[in-house]
Amino acid sequence: MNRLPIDEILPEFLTAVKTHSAIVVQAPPGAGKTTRVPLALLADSSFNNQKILMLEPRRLAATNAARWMASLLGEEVGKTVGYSIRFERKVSAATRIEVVTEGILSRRLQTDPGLAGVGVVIFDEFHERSLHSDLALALCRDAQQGLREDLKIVVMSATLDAAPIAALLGNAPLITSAGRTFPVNLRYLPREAEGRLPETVAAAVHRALNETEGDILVFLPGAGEIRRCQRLLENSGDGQSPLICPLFGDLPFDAQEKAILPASRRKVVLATNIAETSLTIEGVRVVIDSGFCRQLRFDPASGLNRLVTVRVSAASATQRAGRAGRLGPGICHRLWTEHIQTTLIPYAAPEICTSDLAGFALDLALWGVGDAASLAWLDPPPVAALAEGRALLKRLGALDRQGLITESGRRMAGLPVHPRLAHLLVEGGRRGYGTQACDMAALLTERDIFRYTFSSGHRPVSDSDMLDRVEALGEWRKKGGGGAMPDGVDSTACRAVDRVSRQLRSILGIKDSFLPCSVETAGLLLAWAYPDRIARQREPGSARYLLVNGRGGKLSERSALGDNPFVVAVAMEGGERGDGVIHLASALNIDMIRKECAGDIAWQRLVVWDGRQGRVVAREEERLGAIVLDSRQITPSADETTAALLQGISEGQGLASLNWTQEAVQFRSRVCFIARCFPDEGWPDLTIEHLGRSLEAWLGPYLAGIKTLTQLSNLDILSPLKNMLSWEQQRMLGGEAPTHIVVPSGSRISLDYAQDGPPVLAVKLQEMFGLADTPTLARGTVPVVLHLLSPARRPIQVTRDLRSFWNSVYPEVKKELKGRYPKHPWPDDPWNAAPTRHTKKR
DNA sequence: CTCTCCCT
Repeated sequence: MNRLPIDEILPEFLTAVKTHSAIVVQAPPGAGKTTRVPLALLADSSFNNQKILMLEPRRLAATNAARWMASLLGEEVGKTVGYSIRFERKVSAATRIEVVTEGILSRRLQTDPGLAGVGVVIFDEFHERSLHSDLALALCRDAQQGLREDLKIVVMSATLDAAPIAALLGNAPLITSAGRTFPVNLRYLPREAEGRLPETVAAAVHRALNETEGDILVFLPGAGEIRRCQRLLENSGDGQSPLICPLFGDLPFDAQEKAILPASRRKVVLATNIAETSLTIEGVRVVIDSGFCRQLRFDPASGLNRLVTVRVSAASATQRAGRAGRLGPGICHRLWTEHIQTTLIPYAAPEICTSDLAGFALDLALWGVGDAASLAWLDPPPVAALAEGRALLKRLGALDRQGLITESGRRMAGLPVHPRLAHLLVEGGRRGYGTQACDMAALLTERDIFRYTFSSGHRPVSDSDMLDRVEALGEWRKKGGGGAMPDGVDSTACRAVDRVSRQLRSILGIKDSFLPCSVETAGLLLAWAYPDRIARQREPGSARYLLVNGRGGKLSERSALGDNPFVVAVAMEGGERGDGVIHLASALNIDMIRKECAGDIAWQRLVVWDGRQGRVVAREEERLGAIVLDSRQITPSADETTAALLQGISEGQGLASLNWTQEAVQFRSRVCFIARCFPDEGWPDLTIEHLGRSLEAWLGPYLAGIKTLTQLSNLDILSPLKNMLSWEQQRMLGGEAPTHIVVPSGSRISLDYAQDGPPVLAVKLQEMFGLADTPTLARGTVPVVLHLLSPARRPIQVTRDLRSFWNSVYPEVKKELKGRYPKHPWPDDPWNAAPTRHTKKR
């Protein structure tokens, strides 16, 4: 065997395995860890007759690793070295190394927590941090500490963040190996690119084609950008244009192969993240990295996933650049500046932090763990997502009220699908729709069998109806799984769906032949899986729906499903706010909803204020969650009406919607004034804030018979306000905070009780002749503020000391105004002049 | 410009 960098550290590794229960191996790509580490353990005598399990994140990686190790031993796969992946198992009694994928390991741990006969479990590529590998490591560690102290755990990681893993595993020894790749020359943009991504990328491709040799691999976030970029590159083609190959997961197999295999012409591969780790493309010397990728984020608040386009992590950018250095020295053009590079997050958030945790929660419940905190996590599962997952499991009957797994939950956990689909399968089997349930679950698990055919512009009849897919799958079977399918149906995807459906049938023990699925059956099955996404059309003919869970969803405009008043939204992407996008749905009928959801449907009496109509409305609604199935008018009781009215007032314009006459306004101010003067004398609180809060208490009794805004605006609120005072208080108010004051001229003048501060008496100067003392209120404690006015009611002086006004200010005032108002009296001696509101002539 | 990528 040729020497690999990993060979340097194998002796140290073997020593560590003997003295520690967990070891972390850190080795970059090209070190050879995937084949050498298991073989070294096999050759060591300490694990005689015990099995070595190695976890790989992908099926292809698992089979390749097993084949390569077997060939190094000069054997066939399935002898000493074997593998188990979904649908395929190559092991024998002689097998000592078994390479498995993630789901297999979780399942094996769940059925045999002691991992009988296994000496070592190796987690390869652990830095990818898939939800499954995090869970499997936590369960393994739990098993090791509780049941199997002799079990060894080896975690292998390619990146430099292995130290926290070592700490998690009880300060496990961390052994680092060198790697073997060629240097890659990194080139950044001088300044941040403007304009849209595909344009920027296309320009970079043109530059690279002129300046460098070799095939070019371009990383873009998604299929949309790839298509646009492809169009730009093809349209600008000169005679020598290179081969442009799109590459993304939903592409049919032959198109993917065309992108991967060497070509006779120079090649430009436009790829998503698929080329970052899973697929290796031959002949690449140049990488162009747009710096963005798409991620699915689970939003616990809506219970929906959302696709977001985000900047890649620094680790991901390194991995992408490394793709140019597999043959020899390479070049990587990063379409961002060196400054942006310093702002990239070091590693992408692990799946456990961003995913739907329903299936994860079911696995924990099956393991018998109620509190996730009792297991060891590098990043603990987020509380909100876990709670959302558990709530869904309860709704699906997988957990009981205490959160313990039910019998049905155990059956669901044994099915290799999301808990929603597991429920569909269990319920479907029980009710005699087993084969249709398997097809439906398989269609939803695997890649969509409908393909968008961009070149021909042809589309399937409806792009969002689940039933169309069920029927297309039936057609495909009728043709014996081959033959020409209608444009837009992907035969490869049909085969994958059929395979999963058959596996599910075998697990469930279903032997019936495949049966067609009616629209009713399809709706029924999907309502079991998505009870919270049953939806009602908002208006006839509208593409907008309201879901049982209160969210809004919008079907694509051309979807033929838009004729249905009820649908179940299957694949749905939550919007930031407002309506989400319903990608897949199925029609439902109201009778089926009434029957299947009977337990969740209730008639609800509703007496509420309708702000738009400005009146109390009363009806009874048949509700399923947020959606209304039926409703009818009712006659509300007096109490209900009052309560609705009060709610309408406080939710609407508040006190402003009441009839505030001048008298009522003044009354309220007077009481507030006197309450401020005598805070300890038990005056009621008539501030706006308090009145708003205590509507029911003071206004409630006066609302009998009032149902509309018009009636409300005719209600005199002076009486309710007055009745908040005792008779004694009302009498005292009249004396100490009167509405008016009689001035020397004999006029009764209204007092202005301001919000804070003393009340104001605005009066013509001539009406006050002879008065020395400023009038007072509140048992003589508060002099009013006099606004002395000219005959034309212009303010002349503000004072609270009338005596000194007559003595010192009046002579000046007189001089100034006498000429302007000659018809009015301006006596030299105001003390002895007759007060008057009239001119001199009288 | 619909929808990144894996796995039981």
